[in-house]
Amino acid sequence: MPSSTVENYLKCLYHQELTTEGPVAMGQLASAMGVAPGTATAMVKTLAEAGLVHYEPRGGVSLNPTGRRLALHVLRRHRLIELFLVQVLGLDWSEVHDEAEELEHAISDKVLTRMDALLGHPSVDPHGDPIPTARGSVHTPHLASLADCHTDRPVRIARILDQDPRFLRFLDQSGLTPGSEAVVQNRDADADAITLQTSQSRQITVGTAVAAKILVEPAAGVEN
Amino acid sequence: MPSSTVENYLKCLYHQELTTEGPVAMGQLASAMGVAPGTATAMVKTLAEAGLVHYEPRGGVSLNPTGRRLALHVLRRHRLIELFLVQVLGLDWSEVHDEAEELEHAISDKVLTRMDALLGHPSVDPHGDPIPTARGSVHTPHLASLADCHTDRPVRIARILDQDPRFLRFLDQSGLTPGSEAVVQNRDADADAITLQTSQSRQITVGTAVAAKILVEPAAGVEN
DNA sequence: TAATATATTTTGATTAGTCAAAAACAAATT
DNA sequence: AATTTGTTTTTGACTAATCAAAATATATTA
Repeated sequence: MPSSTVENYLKCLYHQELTTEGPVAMGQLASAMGVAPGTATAMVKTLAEAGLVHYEPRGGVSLNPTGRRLALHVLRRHRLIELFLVQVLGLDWSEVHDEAEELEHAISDKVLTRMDALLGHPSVDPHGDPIPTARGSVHTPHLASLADCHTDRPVRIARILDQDPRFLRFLDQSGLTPGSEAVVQNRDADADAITLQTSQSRQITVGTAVAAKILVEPAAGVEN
Repeated sequence: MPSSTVENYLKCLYHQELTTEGPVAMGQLASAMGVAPGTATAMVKTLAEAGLVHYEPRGGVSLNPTGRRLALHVLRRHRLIELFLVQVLGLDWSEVHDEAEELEHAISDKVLTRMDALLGHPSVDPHGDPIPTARGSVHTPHLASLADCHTDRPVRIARILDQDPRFLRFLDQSGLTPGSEAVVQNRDADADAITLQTSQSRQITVGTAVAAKILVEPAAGVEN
């Protein structure tokens, strides 16, 4: 069995690869993992030894098929647990990420299977992140963000690309949770500001950096 | 935060103290933990350093109030998780012990509190073991076993003192699960055998060692 | 192209938990 | 009282994961 540490490195590499073309640099991995550079190098060698990544000294590291499969399995556990904590135990979506971070290493496949069934084989977690299948595939539909979607058309919040509890509570307060609708009224590039109208008819203005973390899809019944 | 290892040693010490008068010997602790004697000595020193046990070289080890409180907290987590796995996720009572053994170290107090509420603040786990309260008290009613209870009087299975999946499945097959009723018909000291009648009118004969692991209480509505 | 800056890898240490085997102690037996 | 037996402690070594700081390689800039 891979240690929690190994699982965390693989998960981290998976995330980094999503936003990086080509192999992941050691410095990037180290800072994403919050460890010293030398630690990352040492661990990556171990992962390469274990046949989970491809490592080229000074050329970066990338998951190989085995490593990717394992990373996706960890991600599946993580996201199913998050949804379970919200749906079954009634925790707030802003706090489940950190809980899941621990539980994802402790839960067996048997328990996971039961949770999946109880939740009705869900496809996304409380943040709208897609849940990998048991076989290790994820499909991540391409979604626009509030920073680049059409204006003056109703959209539905589909996914939030940030797990920070503070930020998620802010979205809660603002009525910008996955599933809720909104309309982008105005984009002001100079002010770096995006103004939107929520489904509760509230007007909210956010910066581009925040808007870019809120992914949307066309609201139901609207042709885009 | 105490490591899983520390939690396991404390839990183990708690169990050992229940069946030992005076301090626990190193050899006993070592074999209960499945480690070499020297490992137990080293760990016990660490626990003493951390203010969790009282350790007298060559005189054994005992939990102090702090250590006992922590041990009971771990036990509470363990037993609530077991019940949760059975009641909410539908796992079999024979397999939840091992699952809980992992999860007990990963679950937060917040999640535990939710589970406790969802289960209706239960007082026993699926094996009939009492669940310590959040404040750290357990009350363990004195129960007779099938090896020493009255004969020819209906009793209800209250608690099973063994977590071995194989044994638990055997009990399941025999209709001797907590909550079910039985009557001891005969005890044959020479044959080391105890014969009983289950509530499904099946006749079962078990050895004394097994009978001693099955604790009972007077069946409802019967004066004992 | 030489000098400087930046990233990566090595090296030497540290901590938690473990084992095997040697040493020390205590108890029981002769 | 001396020896044997059994338990406990010590010692030396190992693994996984980490850091700090030195050494090295690669880029960038002048």
